[in-house]
Amino acid sequence: MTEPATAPRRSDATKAAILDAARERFAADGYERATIRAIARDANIDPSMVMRYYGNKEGLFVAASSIDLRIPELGALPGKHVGAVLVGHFLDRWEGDDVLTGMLRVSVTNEAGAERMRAIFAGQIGAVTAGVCPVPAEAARRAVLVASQILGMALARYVLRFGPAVEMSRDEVIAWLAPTVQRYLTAETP
Amino acid sequence: MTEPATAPRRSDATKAAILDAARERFAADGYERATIRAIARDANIDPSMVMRYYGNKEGLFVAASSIDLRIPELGALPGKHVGAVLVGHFLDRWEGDDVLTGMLRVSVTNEAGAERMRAIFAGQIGAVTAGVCPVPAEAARRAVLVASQILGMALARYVLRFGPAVEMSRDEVIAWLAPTVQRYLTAETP
DNA sequence: CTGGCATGTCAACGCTTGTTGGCCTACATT
DNA sequence: AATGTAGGCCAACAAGCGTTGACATGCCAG
Repeated sequence: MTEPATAPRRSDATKAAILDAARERFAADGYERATIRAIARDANIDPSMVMRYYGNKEGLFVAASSIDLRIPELGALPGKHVGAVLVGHFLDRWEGDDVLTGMLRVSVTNEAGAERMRAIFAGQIGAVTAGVCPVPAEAARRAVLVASQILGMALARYVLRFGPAVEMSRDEVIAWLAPTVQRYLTAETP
Repeated sequence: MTEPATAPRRSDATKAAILDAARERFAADGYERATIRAIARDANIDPSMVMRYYGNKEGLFVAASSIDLRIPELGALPGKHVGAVLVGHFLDRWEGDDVLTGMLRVSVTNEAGAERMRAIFAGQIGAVTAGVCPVPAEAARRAVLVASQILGMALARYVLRFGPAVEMSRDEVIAWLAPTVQRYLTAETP
């Protein structure tokens, strides 16, 4: 039993193609306008295959949007730079693939998407704030403040595409947002 | 001729009812899920009336989302409090009616909505930054930074409904966000 | 070679959507 | 009172949606 896991099936490539197409469509169009037919067309297969492998549209969305924010270890670095590291990390994460943009687009009109968004951001950012926040009881609130600035910039830069937000360089965004995030994380309660 | 304007028509009430229902539905459901039939049902009229008065769905949306942010006069107050005034004003504006929430929901999946959002926020906040920003050439960029924090909090509080964001009081939100906005407006370029 | 199972296509279903045109009603003007 | 017109409803259309089940094809084990 050297291979206890399920053997690689021939359909794995198809499943992956569907997932890729789904991510792209959800990111570009949001939940309602990303139709199963269009996703299937992109993946060069029949719409019924989507149903076979993912049950229904909601199942496909859930499968296409499994996210790990992969927030880096922060114990190692000086507490003063947590803000900059966090902002930089999120910029990388957002530009790496379409999944986060898709999540944001979908979560605005789809309750399941919103729930997922709440769990991901409150949970994974909350883990950070719990470590650096001077008032542990306020960790959840600090996490939401951080999320509001991160998501707001993502909205302006990747979804609404405000001209100046798109044109700013990575370093400029970090220079402006890092102090904000740093303050939300570590400042005394105002 | 004391009434040069068009005389009040009997259908004005109906038109207004349609617009009210449309605003509510767009705010609650976003563009695609806010159906003309549902809006008509809310307004207690036939769907065809919507077409008669507003042409098509997009026309209805345009009519339902004419917005003036009504940013207050700021020349009168000390420059140091501009941030707090601005944040407080936007909270009021957002909680006063559903129009801004609707705009935000729609603009994420609808290009016309996004264009409208860009024009409104870049334009009307830009007018403020042009007055108080130490580097006039950067006014547009400062405006977008302010918008990113304002919209991010609106997203967390009114759309995604993050628990802690909903529970914060008006004063708490202002206390946290005002310094951020103030810095984006008046700080030297980092 | 033969059977069985995974993979994939095809055609259709029931439903909802935006949108249209015809028809009835009630008011306002003459 | 007669009539033109604005306000409103009804029924229907074509298109698109998610979803389903029957049928063809390929692959691999026996």
